[in-house]
Amino acid sequence: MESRATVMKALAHPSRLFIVDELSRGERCVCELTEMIGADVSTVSKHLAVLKGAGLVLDDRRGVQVFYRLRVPCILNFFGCVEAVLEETSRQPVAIGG
Amino acid sequence: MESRATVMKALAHPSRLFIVDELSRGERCVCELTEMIGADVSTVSKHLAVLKGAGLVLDDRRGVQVFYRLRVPCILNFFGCVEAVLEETSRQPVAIGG
DNA sequence: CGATTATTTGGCTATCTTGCCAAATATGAA
DNA sequence: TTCATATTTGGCAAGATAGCCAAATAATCG
Repeated sequence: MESRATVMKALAHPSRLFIVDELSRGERCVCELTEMIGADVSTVSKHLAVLKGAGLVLDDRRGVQVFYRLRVPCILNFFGCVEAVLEETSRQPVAIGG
Repeated sequence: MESRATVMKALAHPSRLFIVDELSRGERCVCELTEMIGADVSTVSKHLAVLKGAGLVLDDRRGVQVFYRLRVPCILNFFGCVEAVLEETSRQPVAIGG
């Protein structure tokens, strides 16, 4: 469970979830992601390092830029389920018994 | 992404992943989970509170015991994908470019 | 080489998380 | 009510995370 938690931990941050979602539409360089997220480049770079360390993304330097892309596409299925959880929650906010 | 991250965060801990996995086989009371995990009851109770707060589990008090069960089954699909990520990682430990 | 642009790394502080203990609450039985 | 069992809550110390800035590294162009 330790190593599994590492993977989940990598996804447990709004910016990193945003990155994964964005990469689902194709590879992006650090500068693009940085502009979209609106944080410091170093912050975004560290988020990407976390995702890379968890094995979720791959990087590819082309010239002066580094492009990131998803490594394992099935992560995208998470979003649907998470959405389902959120919908359930807004429908019946953690009722007792069911 | 904020609320999505909350759900992911709830899953970003070994004990909580263990709980989710265990609940996939049926409801369990706090005492059972506590014994399996081997931590203090209060610790396990707080983990369950995190899962409940994220809308992942439901609780049901029956007498002096509280039974927990999964609220949204699709979470179980996460395990397969996480496993795939880990396998990829052990096969090619974050190589450059692909 | 020196300048420029893109990215990563080091370091620091503020904030969040975890886990234990102790105390409080809940339920059922005597 | 009192006792016993199960669970939750409060509080605290240790450790992990996040974000920024500054500095280092990478690569390209003159």
